[in-house]
Amino acid sequence: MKPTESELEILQLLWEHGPMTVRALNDQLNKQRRVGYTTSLKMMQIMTEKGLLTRNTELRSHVYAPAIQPDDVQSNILDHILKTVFMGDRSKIVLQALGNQNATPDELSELKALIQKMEEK
Amino acid sequence: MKPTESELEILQLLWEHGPMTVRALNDQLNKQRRVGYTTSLKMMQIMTEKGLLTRNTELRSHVYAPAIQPDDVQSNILDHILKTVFMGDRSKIVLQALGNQNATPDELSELKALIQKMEEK
DNA sequence: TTGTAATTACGAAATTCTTCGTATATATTT
DNA sequence: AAATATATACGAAGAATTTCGTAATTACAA
Repeated sequence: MKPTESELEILQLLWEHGPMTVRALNDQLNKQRRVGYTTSLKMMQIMTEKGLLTRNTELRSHVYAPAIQPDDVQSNILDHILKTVFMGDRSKIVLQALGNQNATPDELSELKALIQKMEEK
Repeated sequence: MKPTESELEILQLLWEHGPMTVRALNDQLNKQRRVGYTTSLKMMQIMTEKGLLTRNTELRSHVYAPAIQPDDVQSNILDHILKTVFMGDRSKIVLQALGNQNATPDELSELKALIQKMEEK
């Protein structure tokens, strides 16, 4: 279950805006870059075959919805990046993600709480 | 400057073991999966053209070295998945990275140190 | 009802990435 | 010196991904 780059674009739009027709999704996509209608259609058909999307075919314009949740994809991809880019150094990811400056006090206490919970195990 | 999956494999080995000949790198690579010698050679030549590697051609067996640092690639890739997978939610990455699997005690103390440093600002 | 617009299905071209075979050159061994 | 081993260069096949054109179908409008 490893979405390609383009598949991620589509998943993200569906996660953000909810289930959509090909037409609606293609319109959204074209706010970012130029994509032909049948291109979007084909992608979504392939993704449905792969089990990344489901579709409702009751109406003439099929309505597509994500078949997987953001959390699952996020978790898988982060695991993969951890191995292939960060050499397994988990805290390096955290450091990079926070980037030293733009963490709010709230985020920091949230983090401390999380760490404490993990230490208890 | 966006290394492909295979290019990352090679970069990682060079980061970990330092500059190497094609032969040496191919040996390392084959500890992970079966790859032909000329495949590794071609990859490294392409990567050199792209500016991902440099090579010393003084000896008959050219010695290849990474032309980019782990931090740069890590930063770029994390930025990219921040946008494409995490919808710009930086703290979500942190939570995923930590909450996912069990961090080691060492990682936890490293993190606590990091948080403390950030609180001081 | 006839024509126009919108939709799906499908094949295949185009692109990018990966893998390898073969030719050629250079070293090493016998 | 001849045979053998090892290296690079290079083209191109193979695979995966992305893009789109065309045909067939269904709705909608004149």
